Amino acid sequence: MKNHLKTLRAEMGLSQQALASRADVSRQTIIAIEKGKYDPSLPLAFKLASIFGRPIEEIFSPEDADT
Amino acid sequence: MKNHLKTLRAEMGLSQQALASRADVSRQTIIAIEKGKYDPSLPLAFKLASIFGRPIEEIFSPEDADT
DNA sequence: ACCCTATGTAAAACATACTTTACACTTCGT
DNA sequence: ACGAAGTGTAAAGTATGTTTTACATAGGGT
Repeated sequence: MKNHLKTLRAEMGLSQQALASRADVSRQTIIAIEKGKYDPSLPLAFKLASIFGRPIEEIFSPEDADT
Repeated sequence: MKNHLKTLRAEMGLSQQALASRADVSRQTIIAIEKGKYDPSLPLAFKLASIFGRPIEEIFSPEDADT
């Protein structure tokens, strides 16, 4: 699963901590997702989508996985 | 998190087992999601979206949660 | 009555997502 | 030179998602 988190975050001028706070998760979670360590849960994906004002599909893409 | 899984599945005339097979998960997983026991992972949400030919946002909605 | 399909429930085990803490490194401002 | 802000890594612990197995019930077909 790929994502544009880092780019979008940069575009909005948010620090990892700032984004984490807005999304109600820890900074570690943001780092892990940006680094591709794991995928966010669906609820978190929705939150991030709403923060960036874009559909989930524009932020994340299956890519790697089988679908 | 609400979802229209059961409805969409019915519309396509798929059994829980058939949908599970297509999505590469167990029938239990489909049941649990339909019954709202828990939310799917993001990768699974993408698979289901692709099976039903609709964006994730049309199948799932945050509703309950805080976002 | 019997079998088969579909749906539901439950519990144990395992995998993934998330938190908290603590530490390292870089860059920028003073 | 110092401190602060931003980013990165790591490990232990908790929470959530998923699998497997096993069993219960209802409806349809023969």
